[in-house]
Amino acid sequence: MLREDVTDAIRAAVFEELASVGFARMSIEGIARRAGVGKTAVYRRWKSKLALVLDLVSAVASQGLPAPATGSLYGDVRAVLELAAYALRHPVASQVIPDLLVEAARNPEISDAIKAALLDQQQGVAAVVVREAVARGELPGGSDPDRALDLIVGPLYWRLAVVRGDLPKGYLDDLAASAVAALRQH
Amino acid sequence: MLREDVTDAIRAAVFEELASVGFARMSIEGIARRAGVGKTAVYRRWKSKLALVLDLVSAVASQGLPAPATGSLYGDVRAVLELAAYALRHPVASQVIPDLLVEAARNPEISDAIKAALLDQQQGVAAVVVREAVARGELPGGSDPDRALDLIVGPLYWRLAVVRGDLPKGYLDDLAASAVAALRQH
DNA sequence: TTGCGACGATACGGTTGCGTTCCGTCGACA
DNA sequence: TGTCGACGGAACGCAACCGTATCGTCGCAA
Repeated sequence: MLREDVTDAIRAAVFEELASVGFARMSIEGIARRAGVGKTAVYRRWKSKLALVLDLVSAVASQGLPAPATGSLYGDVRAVLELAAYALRHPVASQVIPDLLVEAARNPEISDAIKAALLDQQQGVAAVVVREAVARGELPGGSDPDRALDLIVGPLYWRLAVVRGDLPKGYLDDLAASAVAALRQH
Repeated sequence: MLREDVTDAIRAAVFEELASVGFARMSIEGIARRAGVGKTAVYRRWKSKLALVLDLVSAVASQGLPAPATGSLYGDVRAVLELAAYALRHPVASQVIPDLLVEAARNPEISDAIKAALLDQQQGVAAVVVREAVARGELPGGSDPDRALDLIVGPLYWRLAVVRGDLPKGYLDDLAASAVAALRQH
C-alpha cells in the first residue's frame, strides 16, 4: 500500500544527506525535509536511521560486481581500476563510501553490510583475476588474492579518497602496469 | 595562569573522545566529562570544538616526520612502511586519522590542517626518497613523488585502515619489495 | 457515494548539546 | 592572613532531533 514514489524519494534523500553531512550527523528529520515528506512516511518504512542505511547498502550489495575477463592480467587489472575510479570519482559515492567505512569501524552492523556490499565483492573479483592469471602462467601459483587487492586498489583509493588528488590522463594505465609489476614481484 | 595539568587532561580527553565517537559526534560536554573538568575550563582555552581539534592536529604537524636515509630505495621504502604501519596499528590513531580525513572532505579548515600534519609530511618524505633513488640510479629521472607515495602507502592504508585486515609477518617486507618493483616499472 | 489507507503537517514531551553565567572552593603568592 | 584567579559544578535559555500521536486531505476501489 506504501506509495513507491515516496519510497524512492526517501531513498534518494538518504543518499544525498549521507553525502552532504555524513552518517553521524544525518537525521531522520533532515531526510524527510529533503525528500519533501513527513517523518511519518519514513518511520512507516524503516524503524531507525541504521535500518534505513543498512537497507540501502544491502541493495547495493545484491547487485553483484562483474568480474572482468579480458584475457590478460594487465587488462583485468585495468578494468578493475576503471570501475573503481568511476565509483570513487562519483561525487556522492566518493563521500558516502569513506564515510561508511569509518562508521563501520565503530558499528559491527554497518561493518558487516559494507563488507558484503563492497569488500567481499572486490575480494571475489580479485580472486578470479588472480586465479585466471595463475592459470595463464602470468602469476606464480599460490599468489594471494588479498595481497593482489591491496596492490591494485590501494594506490587508487589513497589518491582519490584519502589525498583527494586528481587523476591525470593515463594514470590508470600507469597504475595498472605498476600493479602488474608489483604482483609479479617474487 | 591556566593550569597545565588541566590543559593536558583536556587534550588527552579529546584524543580519546575523537577515537571512540569520532569528530562528528564529539561534544565539548563529553570532553569535559571525560577529562573530569568543567566545561568552563575548556571554553577558557578554546572557543569551539573545531579550534580544539585544529590545535591538536597542528601540534602533531609541527613535530615533523624524519626522512629515512638507509642508502637503498628498498630500505627507505621499508622504513616508511614501518612508520606508517606503526601509526595505523595504534588503536587511537587508526580511528582518528581516517575519521579526520573523512571530515576533511567536508571542512576546508580540517582539510588544510590534516594536509599539513600528514599528507604534506608524507609527500615531503616521498620526494626525498625518490630524489635520492634517482641520484643513486635506482629510479629513472623525472619519477613522480606523488605517484611513489600512492604506490608505497596506498596498499598499506587500504589493508589497515579500510579493510581493517591483519598484517601477517613479513608482509611489510613483501609490500616494500612490491612497491619497489612498481616504482621501477617503466 | 462511501470507506479506507497513505499522505503531509503539526504538536507533543523528552533528551542532548550549545555557549554563558554564577557560585563556592582552593592553592599560590604577597 | 588576605587577595586573586583558575577551578568544578550547577543552572540557564536556546536549538535540534528523537519517536509518537493526531489532525485533515487525497486517491482509489468497492
